Amino acid sequence: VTPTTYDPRDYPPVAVTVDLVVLTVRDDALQVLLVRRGEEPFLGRPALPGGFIRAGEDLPVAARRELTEETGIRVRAGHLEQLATYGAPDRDPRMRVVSVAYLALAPDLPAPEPGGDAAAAGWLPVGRRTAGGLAFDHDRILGDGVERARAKLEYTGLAATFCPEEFTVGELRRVYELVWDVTLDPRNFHRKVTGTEGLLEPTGRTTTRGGGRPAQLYRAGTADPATASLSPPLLRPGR
Amino acid sequence: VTPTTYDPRDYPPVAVTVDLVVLTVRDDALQVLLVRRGEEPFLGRPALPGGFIRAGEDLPVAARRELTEETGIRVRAGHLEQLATYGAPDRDPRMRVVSVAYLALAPDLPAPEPGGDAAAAGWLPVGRRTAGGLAFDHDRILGDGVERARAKLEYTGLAATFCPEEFTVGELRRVYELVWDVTLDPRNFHRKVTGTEGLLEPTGRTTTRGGGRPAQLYRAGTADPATASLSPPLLRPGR
DNA sequence: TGAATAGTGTCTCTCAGACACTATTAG
DNA sequence: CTAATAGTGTCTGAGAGACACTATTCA
Repeated sequence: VTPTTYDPRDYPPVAVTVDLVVLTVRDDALQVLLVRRGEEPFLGRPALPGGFIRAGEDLPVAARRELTEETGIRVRAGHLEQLATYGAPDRDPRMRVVSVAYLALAPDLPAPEPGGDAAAAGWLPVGRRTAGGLAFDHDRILGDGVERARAKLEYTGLAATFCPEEFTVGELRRVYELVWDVTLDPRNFHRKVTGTEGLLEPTGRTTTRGGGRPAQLYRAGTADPATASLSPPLLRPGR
Repeated sequence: VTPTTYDPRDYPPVAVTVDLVVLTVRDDALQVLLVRRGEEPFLGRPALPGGFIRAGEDLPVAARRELTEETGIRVRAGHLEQLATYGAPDRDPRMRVVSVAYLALAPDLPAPEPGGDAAAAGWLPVGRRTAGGLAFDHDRILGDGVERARAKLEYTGLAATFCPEEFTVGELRRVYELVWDVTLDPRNFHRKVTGTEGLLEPTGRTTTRGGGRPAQLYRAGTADPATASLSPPLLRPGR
């Protein structure tokens, strides 16, 4: 046993943070949850929610805690997965900070409640990003998160995590169209998703919200939406 | 500016390491590069190569350095990508260690030269893992790395990074068969890979290594093998 | 010569994309 | 009625899987 090998003073001081890319579909647009920084550096600039991990705290636990502290939001029904880790030596101007980014997908949620280090919190459509950009390297993290979400819709049932508990095929299609920024043929989409085993579970009920002929209501299927459940995948047009 | 916010003493001591899952195809098997630990904890146990990052050192740079220090191997022609980050509070018995894992794919390389913290280094077929298992949570990291590699062969040209600079279609097919542990129809495989634009670049030369009729030699295509280049993907049978 | 691998052609079945058509609601 | 959305059927073309067949080498 050579404890000195592990003496933290032998190694350069490093802080570990978690940052979150929280995506939802709101007001017919893909939106991301941002906070306004209440501290230096980048005081007043928009940023992804996040913060330092605590002693003995696992990474996904820290991610959920920071999200709730800074925005009041909990990803109960949603989906949380690790995105990537960003550790460029100069990404934070004060000290070495390695940030583990998480991606969360959630249905439309109540308005966020700013708290902690956040001066404000709110949703911003992903397509309409502010000119100044986000603090730190959060523009890149957000871009990676959006691309991951787009890719995952192709071969998983994760699109349903953007929908309320019960939803119609048309609502699910709208999610795909907004996230991918395409238009999909309603008939072919209907045939594909209703024909995929384990993806959707009919409730027997119908709804006429959205107008027109009553639509069947579905729940997300039993298959784990995080792992592959669309095989062959539902491909984005024009790629 | 509030520098005290960033005083490292305000935050629990955390060390950041990089660990590597280095995969190659050797002796007709998918093999992983392992070291034998020369220090506590897990003294004498096999482990993935890796170690602490240095001040001012970017994460992929640290990964390459640790690989070279512990095994003498450089992933020149190969491929290096971030895999995931492992930060469970008790994953290292001495202190909080957050490890950023990298996945490297490389053609058959010279025998490793142990160095640094490694008492020994060598290749082990992935299918024939030791009963005791690897140090720390490296079994799980290795499993995640192998699964990532398997998935990436489906929709990228990364299989070619396991091959020498010039290779035949049969050699490329053998890579798929070994990584996926399946058998593929040689004729259909040939049609698929030679018919995919930008995947393979003919050299004009032929070879008779492997016996039989001379085979065309190819180089990896111009398309970035890390991003999608097989569309539609080459699917693993029976999934 | 036979065994081995390389490479081409052909058939069938599945499925994505395009789109005609019917069904059921609101206004 | 019209407008809107839901849902079904039908055709076509691309491509995967199965496999017959030819080509070219080594032993």
